[in-house]
Amino acid sequence: MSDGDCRDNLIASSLPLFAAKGLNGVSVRELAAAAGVNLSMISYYFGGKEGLYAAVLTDQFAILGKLDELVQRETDTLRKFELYVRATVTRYRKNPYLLRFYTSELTNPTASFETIIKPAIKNVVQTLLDAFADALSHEDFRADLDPADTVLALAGMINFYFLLEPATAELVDHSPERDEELVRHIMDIFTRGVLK
Amino acid sequence: MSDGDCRDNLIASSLPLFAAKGLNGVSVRELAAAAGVNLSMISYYFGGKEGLYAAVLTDQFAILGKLDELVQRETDTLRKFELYVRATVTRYRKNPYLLRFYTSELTNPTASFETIIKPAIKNVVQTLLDAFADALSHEDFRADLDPADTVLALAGMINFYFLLEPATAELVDHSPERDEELVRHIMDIFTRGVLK
DNA sequence: GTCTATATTGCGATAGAC
DNA sequence: GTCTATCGCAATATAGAC
Repeated sequence: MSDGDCRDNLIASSLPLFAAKGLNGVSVRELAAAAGVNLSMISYYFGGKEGLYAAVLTDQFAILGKLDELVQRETDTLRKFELYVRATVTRYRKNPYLLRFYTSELTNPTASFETIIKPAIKNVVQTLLDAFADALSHEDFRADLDPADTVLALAGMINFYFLLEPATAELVDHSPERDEELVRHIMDIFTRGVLK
Repeated sequence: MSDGDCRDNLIASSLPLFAAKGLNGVSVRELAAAAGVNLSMISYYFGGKEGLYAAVLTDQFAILGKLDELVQRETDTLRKFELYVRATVTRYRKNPYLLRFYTSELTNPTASFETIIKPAIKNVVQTLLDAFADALSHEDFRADLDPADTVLALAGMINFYFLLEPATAELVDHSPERDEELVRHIMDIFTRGVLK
């Protein structure tokens, strides 16, 4: 195995294992075997299992395009929110393990929560709050809405859809072919509501 | 310690530990110490750590009132959805560990996922789908909405609000005093949307 | 940089006394 | 029903050869 392959192999093949079982659910032996690498390499390159986990997490978040820049560049206020929803769907499709790390860290936080996950989430929420303030100043939205409740509601609609998939796959069609329709429905409810 | 106390103590004091760290994040020694009980009692009463975990989970879900009956008994279609949102808030306030088990199992499923969590989630989603069909037949809702997208959107708004709390506590006021306002805002967006 | 071999610790579980 | 003591194993990590 040539130089550096070891490190990259470990990160790549640890990703699905950490995502599926969590930090404490996998052993270094399992991780090394999946990478086809000697288990001592984990300590050598990452200083231990937690170091590898942090590297996998850092890697996941580095891949992500800057959602906030994308949203901020858009001028039409309502389209900012649509852009957020659409970009979130694209992210989760391109990166099927990302949401698992988010929710796993939210529920059973490790040391990486404060350093990686929490700042990332706060950043997105703040971007949405800014977009909301923007929308209010342009008088696009009703003035009686609470900013936080509103943006968390939108974020919840799209994120929860993906989170529930393992439980509702037999009840609801979660296939990527329906993504465009999903985005349309969510934006429709967000803007106009469900009533006639 | 009198008869039966051991068992109850273990379930009660394991609840926050399992919720915070997950099944693999706690040891039997830690669980026994928290309950003030000998560690051999875990095997004696529950057949092992996983048995105790399953008992804690079963206990959590047994406490819950029947959400589906509550919703089905309501006649006004829109109020069914409001009842769901309100009952969900009440649940999570009364039972601060419940959502953690839901999301932990969705993200890093154990053996309990298929037996306990998945049926519980499917049951709630099905109840909401029935309520949606009801609303359509009464011509309360617009006919161009997708049932699944719509009910998952509503469920996402309220559930995600609680899920994000550990990350957004400094950005958003999550105090119970605002619960009533939160429910009002969510139902407002769900029914009328955000536009003027 | 990668291996083998091993040190060390902590784990879950239980046998057996009371 | 509860305890002590311990078994057997798997965990992470590393020393040292190559």
